[in-house]
Amino acid sequence: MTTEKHPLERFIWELNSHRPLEDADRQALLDLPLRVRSLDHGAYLVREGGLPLVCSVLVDGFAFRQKLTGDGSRQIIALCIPGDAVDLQNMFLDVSDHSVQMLTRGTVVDLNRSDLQHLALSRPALGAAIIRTTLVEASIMREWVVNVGRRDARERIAHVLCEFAVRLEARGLSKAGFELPMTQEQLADTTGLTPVHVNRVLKGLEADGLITRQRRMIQFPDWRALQHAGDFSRQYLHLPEEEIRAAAN
Amino acid sequence: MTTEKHPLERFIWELNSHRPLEDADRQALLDLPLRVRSLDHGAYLVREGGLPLVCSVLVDGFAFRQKLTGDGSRQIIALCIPGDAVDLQNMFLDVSDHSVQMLTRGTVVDLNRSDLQHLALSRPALGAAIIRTTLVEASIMREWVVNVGRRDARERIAHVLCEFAVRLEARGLSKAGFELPMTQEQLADTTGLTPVHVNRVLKGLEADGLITRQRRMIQFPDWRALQHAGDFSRQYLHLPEEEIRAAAN
DNA sequence: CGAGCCGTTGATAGTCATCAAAATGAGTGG
DNA sequence: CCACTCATTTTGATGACTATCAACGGCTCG
Repeated sequence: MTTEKHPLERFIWELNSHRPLEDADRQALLDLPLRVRSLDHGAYLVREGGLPLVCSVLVDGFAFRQKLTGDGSRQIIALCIPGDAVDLQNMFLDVSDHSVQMLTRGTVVDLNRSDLQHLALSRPALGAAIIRTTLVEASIMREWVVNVGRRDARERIAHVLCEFAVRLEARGLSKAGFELPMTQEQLADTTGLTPVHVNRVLKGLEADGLITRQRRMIQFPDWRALQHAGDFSRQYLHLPEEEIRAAAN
Repeated sequence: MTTEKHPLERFIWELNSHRPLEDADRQALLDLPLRVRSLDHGAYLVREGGLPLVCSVLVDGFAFRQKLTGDGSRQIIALCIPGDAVDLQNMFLDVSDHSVQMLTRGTVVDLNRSDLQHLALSRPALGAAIIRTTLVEASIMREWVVNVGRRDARERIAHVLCEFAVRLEARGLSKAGFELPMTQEQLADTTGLTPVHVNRVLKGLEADGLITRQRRMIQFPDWRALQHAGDFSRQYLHLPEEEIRAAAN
């Protein structure tokens, strides 16, 4: 009855949207021992090469997955928004193949890795919901391969903006615009570009009336055109129907 | 007892390497109704936007995952080798977000999607093995994001060659070299380059003694140097220890 | 009010794309 | 068995997109 303000609320809501859960499933999750942590910008949630013992769920704030190349450059591989579980990707593997770091200040809930593993394998609905969640994440990564592999700078950036906007909206976290929680350098690392070029492309998008900016607040005066500029289609996000309706512009 | 030549043998062996299966798990898989198909080069195994009803396992030959952009260019997102299940990525989602196409002639086994789903959710060891398999695929996609996002042409191509070689070797499918089952145009689509540039880079690698080529047969006279040139480390492949030993050069 | 990060701008260079066309090899049919 | 066709590989010339280098301006914060 008090699930309204439970820190896992958004995460459970998300799981439920992928696969309807029974009350018993929900309760099993809510009964798990958990720890709430406040984290600063830059804090590591997962370290590449590490053996994850907890599975963190993002409650507030944003995070990103990243890998480094041999010569030290960085590629951001995914963005995590409130309600995302940050460790599903590593939960069943023994050693983490990438790092996860906070993009902003925020709070996370740590669950026991083995607890969650056990629930996923013993409760079919929960297992299915978790699998679907990880598969959607994988789908997003596929789209990112396309994004950095086959789109030019303008398309890449527009695409990332569209994706972020739609995902936020599907979770009820934004309306027509949002505060982009990253620096242009980080945006460069998600698009495989340099910060300088990101800056120029953003200015171009602004000059063409596809976005407006004031500090890091971004708005989309012409959402259709931006989607087109980013070759964006929400299909790969596998959003449930209701959310598509609700989020539709 | 006759599992020696069962078409699923390699797939089951692969699952088992991710998570030890009991005989009952193995038998449950072997008891599934299945259909064996021979496919030509170019045949579709999955179509983007389609609703997959079967889950195909590659027995012989090679396949690839791809997506198209709005302007018609193609990005190859993953390579499938014998023993890979081609539809695990879509098995729990309702609509496929990418296509899978045969790279060479080959044969596949079709399993019933719902049969496999049911097994995955009802047999914990099997479920865990399948989850781990999909997570390793996701890990490879993350590395590909890095590859096309942050490495130059030479590194990208060397990296793809290394990955392919190691994966083949881990399945006992190659020794020191192998027949690259794709055209330079397809290699371009996996690395986000143009065929012309791929050709030049391959010649460069050959001139530097990192590879030798005769038709599509590729060999690695200096494996260490090639790994270095491709910024390659097998860690992200999550190969089991035994296989690392067996495959170690 | 200084320090530092971030964003912005300009000039130049390089990697890779594009366009075009020839060479090579495989498969086909006469 | 050879001519023919088509896909693929190879080569050359040119140009575009993006990186790199450098420096300055604006905010935020201690």
